[in-house]
Amino acid sequence: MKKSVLDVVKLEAAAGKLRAIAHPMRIAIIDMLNDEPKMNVTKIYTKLGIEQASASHHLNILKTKGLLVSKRDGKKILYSIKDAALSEIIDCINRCSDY
Amino acid sequence: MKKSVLDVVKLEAAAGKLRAIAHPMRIAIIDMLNDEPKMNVTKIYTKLGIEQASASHHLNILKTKGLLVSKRDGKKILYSIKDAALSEIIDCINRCSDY
DNA sequence: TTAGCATATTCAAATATATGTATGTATAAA
DNA sequence: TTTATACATACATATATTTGAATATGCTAA
Repeated sequence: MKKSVLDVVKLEAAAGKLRAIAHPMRIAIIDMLNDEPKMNVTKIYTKLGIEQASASHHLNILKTKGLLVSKRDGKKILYSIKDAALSEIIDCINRCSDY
Repeated sequence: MKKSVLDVVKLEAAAGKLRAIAHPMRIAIIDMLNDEPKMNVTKIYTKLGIEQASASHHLNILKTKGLLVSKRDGKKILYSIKDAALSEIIDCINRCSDY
């Protein structure tokens, strides 16, 4: 059974995830959540120095693509990384730049 | 020496690379080059069923971001993956989707 | 209830990216 | 040289993404 060169569905899925990560602010968010596993929106946009709406938007993208999860805690919403491997991907990319 | 949360230069570099990969056609190109390490432009755009100019554009993006290298061979230009780890990133992303 | 905080959503403008057509450039062969 | 082939580049258009401002929603406490 020959493996097709082009599996469009998988390609789209992979591209979608990569595109979700491929933004300085979103990498920064992942980076921060890697250091501090649970953060609310206010803390995130404050630390990054961006608008609340902008942070919310980026968080939504990351969540929609399955890279983050959120959980309400009273008035706040805590975001965290869904899969630890994600930060490894960032590391991996960075390591690749050393070649 | 406290490690800063935000290293803008590194973030941009990482995002740039991810963005370069984050496109179905470019993932397809990497995928193909993973199977067949040296391919010329004609072979690539023919297999993908896209315009020559479009392929050239995507190849240039991948090359500019340091993900591919090219080498002239007579009239043809052979492209290949610069760093084998790249295909691992794709695999990694795909594996993450299983969670 | 109402007030106020935390977050999400909507919208419009700015910016970036993708695609096709046309054209330019390099190489090889005749 | 010319001619054909292989690839790159320029440009215009279409499409997608990002951003901030304004507004809406959900929650808690009083």
